[in-house]
Amino acid sequence: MSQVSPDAIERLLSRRGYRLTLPRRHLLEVMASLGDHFVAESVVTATPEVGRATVFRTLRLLQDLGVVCQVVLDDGTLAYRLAPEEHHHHVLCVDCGAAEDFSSPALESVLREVEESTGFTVEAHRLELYGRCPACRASSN
Amino acid sequence: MSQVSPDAIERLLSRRGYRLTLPRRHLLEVMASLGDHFVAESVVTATPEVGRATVFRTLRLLQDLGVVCQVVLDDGTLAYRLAPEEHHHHVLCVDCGAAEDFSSPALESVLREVEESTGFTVEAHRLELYGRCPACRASSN
DNA sequence: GTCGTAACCGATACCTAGTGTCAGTAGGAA
DNA sequence: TTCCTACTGACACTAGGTATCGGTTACGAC
Repeated sequence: MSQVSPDAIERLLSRRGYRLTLPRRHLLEVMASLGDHFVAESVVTATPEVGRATVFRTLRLLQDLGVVCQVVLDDGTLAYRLAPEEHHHHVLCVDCGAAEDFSSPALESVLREVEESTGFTVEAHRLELYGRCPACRASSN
Repeated sequence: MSQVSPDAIERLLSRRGYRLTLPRRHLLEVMASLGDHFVAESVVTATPEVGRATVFRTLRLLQDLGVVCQVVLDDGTLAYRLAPEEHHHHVLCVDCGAAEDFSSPALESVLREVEESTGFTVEAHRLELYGRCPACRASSN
């Protein structure tokens, strides 16, 4: 479940009939270089040659394609992440900002439990975990 | 786990040393009348006699006191909810907007599972479920 | 009852994050 | 090479929230 490479995304774009433009290439490179997760604003400032609207348009396109996903940080701000297509969640380190993906079969039983107790049918969900990564925990001891 | 009454919140405010001002009373009344959950903007427009800044200040105060909690809607917009102090999550109906609180012991085992597989220690989390309430499911059949 | 004061207020300007519009540009199929 | 249209940047705008600041008011003390 590692990060998708810019190359692979470029191939995906053209396979789906989208144009491979210079701004898009720049954005993909920058996103890959910005680390685990990044906020839209840092992409905007990192690519002064690409217009603000294009950054947000491209982010949305990549989300629709499933190669970028939203990450809600612990303070509520929205970030993005190059990520695998399959459904997954994030654990975020509150110290260094490291992110890791996970998927949890056990979550399914939580959903069934809630469906039974509330009578709702659950069709979608959001789950974000916040904590400390092994490295930060080690360095704080 | 039902909604906290404006009266009870007023008592809590003065018990904690906060003043019981007219704007705060108005806001509490309006929030209680706005139903399951409400966005900040609808509180602002419902209380034209209270300043915009005061609405947001009061919302934050009530969050700090634990009587109002944030709700992330399925489209990502932020709403609020008068809610019990203890830790809980929400199931939201995507049709009518109904909300219900729940707490899930089974979620704990998901967290332990993730801690083991990633090496992170999980200290906090967000979980929101989206689906259909019994009433909406019945009426769509 | 009234006084003093700090908590609180509204008005307003500002900020952050994102969207809509539109004329011009360029990717890439033919 | 040409042509079409998907895509672009510039820019104005919106939504949702915050900072500032001079004026007001809740409320404990007297």
